[in-house]
Amino acid sequence: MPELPEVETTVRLIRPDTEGRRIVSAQVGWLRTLGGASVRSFRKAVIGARIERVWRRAKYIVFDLQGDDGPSGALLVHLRMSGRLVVEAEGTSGGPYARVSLGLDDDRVLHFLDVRKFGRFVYVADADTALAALGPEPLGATFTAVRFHAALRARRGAIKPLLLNQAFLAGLGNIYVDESLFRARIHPLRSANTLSRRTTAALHTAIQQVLKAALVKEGSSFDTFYRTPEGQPGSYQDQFQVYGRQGKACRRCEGTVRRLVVGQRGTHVCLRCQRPPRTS
DNA sequence: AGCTACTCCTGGTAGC
DNA sequence: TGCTACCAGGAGTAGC
Repeated sequence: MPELPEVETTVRLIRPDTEGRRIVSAQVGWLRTLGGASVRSFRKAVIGARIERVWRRAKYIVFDLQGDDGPSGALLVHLRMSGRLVVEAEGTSGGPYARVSLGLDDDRVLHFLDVRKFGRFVYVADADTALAALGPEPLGATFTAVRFHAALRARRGAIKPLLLNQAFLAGLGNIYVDESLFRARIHPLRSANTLSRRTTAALHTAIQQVLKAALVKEGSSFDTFYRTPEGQPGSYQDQFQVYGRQGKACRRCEGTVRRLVVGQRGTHVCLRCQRPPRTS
């Protein structure tokens, strides 16, 4: 499932092929991918625009667009479960899962491939406004252990769903939350406001270490979905401590990794390393 | 307001 | 073997 490391990897690899290119055509294979816009309005907004810059915010890939008369909005791409961006030679269809295809002025095509159709490829007039509700970047300068602790103290719900809340902290998904909580030895059902300053600091460190390590490995690929734009799988799945390892031995103690459901999400823990809270 | 449950989708897989 | 039923899950939304 593309999370921050997978999205960042996608941006880094897609950037050289798309930055500076002009969009010359647009095909839409699945209407809902546009997030409510009509094909007509989408085409009007993007055809003729130049891709000025490609960057990432949370799990969004942002293509800043430049018209002939100055800035003219942005494309926000969210890979969700199974989305991929690839650049191929002109004339390639992208296959049956191509939901949006943009022709570029170098005779290549940017395809948005998405088996499960959860992904979004949306034009917005202003990227900053569209992304304003997102929480801090976990690898950004504003995300400090002190601020993290203050924010957690105001929340009474379980820590795991909170870490998945993109308005609270932007970029984590199910995999890296489970891995981070294991590293910090925190049970996913612990109430956020019960974490001590020390434990919060451990979680802050764990989140950053897990994300940085996954970035080095170009993300995680454990099913048929995530591939880099070059078609390569990531390799961080080899370093998973708990995710998908239910029934297997904990890599730190003599315990066994268990699978729970927390907030409708598959959740992986070692109950010896991550002691359950007394209540619930 | 915060929190939970439900929805969107389809390929893969477990079970019969 | 071939069929059906169920599962995974990010984020938007509805409801309490």
